[in-house]
Amino acid sequence: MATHALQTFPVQPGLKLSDPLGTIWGVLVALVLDADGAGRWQKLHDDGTPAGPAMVASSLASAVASLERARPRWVWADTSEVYPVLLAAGVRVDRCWDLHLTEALLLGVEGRHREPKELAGALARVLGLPAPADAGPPKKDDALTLFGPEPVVLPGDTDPLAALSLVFRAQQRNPALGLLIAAESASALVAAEMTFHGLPWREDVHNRLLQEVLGPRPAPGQRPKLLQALADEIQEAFGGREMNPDAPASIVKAFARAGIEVPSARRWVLKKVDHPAVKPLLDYKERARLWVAHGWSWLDTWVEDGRFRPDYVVGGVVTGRWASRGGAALQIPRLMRQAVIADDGWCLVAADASQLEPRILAALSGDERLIEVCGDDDLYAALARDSFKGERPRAKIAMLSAMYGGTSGEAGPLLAVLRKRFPIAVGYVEDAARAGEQGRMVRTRLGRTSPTPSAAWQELTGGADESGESSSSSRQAARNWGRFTRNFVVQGSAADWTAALLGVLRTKLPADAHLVFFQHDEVLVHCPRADADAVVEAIAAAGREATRLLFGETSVRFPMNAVPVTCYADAK
DNA sequence: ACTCCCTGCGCC
DNA sequence: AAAGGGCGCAGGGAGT
Repeated sequence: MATHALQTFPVQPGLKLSDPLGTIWGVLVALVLDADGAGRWQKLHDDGTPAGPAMVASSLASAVASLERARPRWVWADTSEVYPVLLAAGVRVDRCWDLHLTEALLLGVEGRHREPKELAGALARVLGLPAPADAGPPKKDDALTLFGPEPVVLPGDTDPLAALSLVFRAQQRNPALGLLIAAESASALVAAEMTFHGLPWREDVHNRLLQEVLGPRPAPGQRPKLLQALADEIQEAFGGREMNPDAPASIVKAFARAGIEVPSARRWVLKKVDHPAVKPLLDYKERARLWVAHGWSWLDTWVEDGRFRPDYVVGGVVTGRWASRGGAALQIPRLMRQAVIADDGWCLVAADASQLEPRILAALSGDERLIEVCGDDDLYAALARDSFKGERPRAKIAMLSAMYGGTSGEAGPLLAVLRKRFPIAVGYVEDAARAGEQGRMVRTRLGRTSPTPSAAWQELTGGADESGESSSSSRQAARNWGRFTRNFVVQGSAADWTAALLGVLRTKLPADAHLVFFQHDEVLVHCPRADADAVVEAIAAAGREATRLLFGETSVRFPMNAVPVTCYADAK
């Protein structure tokens, strides 16, 4: 089958350039940071051409604070490099244009995805900035290949400030991405602010939890007491023969010696096994996980002065979700959320968008029947009443299978029911899957574009053999990519929605309220108790605004649960 | 001693 | 019950 890499999956038209995330146009100020904390700035016209002389700011903070009174859009290379410096100096800004994130989005839409590291290096070189240590080797024609289709030609000695202006101009090449770029850039501001403020984290509570689960902190190289006791019990159950519960291969071997063949040592596999070692083994795994991933050394490394400060990586996931670097910030175990406690006199407003992805699918596809189901706060319950004899678990499996491409178990028949009742919604994700299988790109609501499959994939799926049959590995590769694109449109559009939410929310919060955590579809705001009601209202308003920005006057409901709590574990 | 892959599991 | 999407991280173990 021929592939048409540049043929795109249909996108909804009609997105507007100006938006409450801040007018794209208006006052623009390019800013370059110098090594010693000083900086240089220059006003730009709407089209990116310089609107005044380049200025040197010996005190960056006061210069930026002063210029910020006009609410400009700051144009800079990389928010994650520049903004932390400003925040540390006590300066908050309203809006920005992040050249790095923007270029990644533009290249993606043009079918020219680049590895993040490689792009960082290329941009740094073009902008005359120090390249990150792990950037790839320079390419001679970086400037020419980055900013197509009209290449930017920069003389080798171009001043960084002038380079900002030129690159910004080149980045006006796809006006349809305006809202996405604004939302992505605003997300980068949020991410830096979250790291700056930090997530409140009570070391004493964390230590108490560890004591309960593992016993006292062991000497280095030693197992915690309670884990050792379980390890002994497991070995006893296996007849006393040497085995290591931390090594999956050792577990499989131990069961084999006991006459039980298990394909792996995964929890759900072992759960089904009838053997006295299973219970202590599962217990061991659960506790050991906390020790290894969120134990004392995690606490030593990541929590300081009562705050957990991971780095968030905006756009770190191809779908547009954030990633994180350090401290497994997006995988905080539920148990450990007990350590997330508001400061005295403050509270945490915990908010999540309930069942975001199916609602996104309803709005994307415009399936009237699914939109009606979205009228219920519990979408799966409503779906169950509509199509699955009130059986909520089945309704949920059916919906998840549609969005993830699941086929196993009862997913197939359940999906068939869903397809019959909601042909438009299911058709939407199945079109996306077909596009992926054929090597075409798909897009999210705001235009973020899926990568083109690798050359190896193209090769593998590119043709039939002499008998006209495609190989099973070829079909499998195609199906795998189809599952990816199927999910991409939903997960990615949900990420669009949350990016818009974050961008709007940070402008609506009371001055002392800080966004301190964000995880795919939930946010935590740390604020004085007196501000709690205002924060709840701001979150609700931001949710409505995000919905309007993505989908206009849709009737799809996106309920936000927002509740003030003292402790994160008390939310939900 | 170091890197790299695999396994397994935490989160959405 | 089991296996579909996206991640980060740590330990084990193999390879260098």
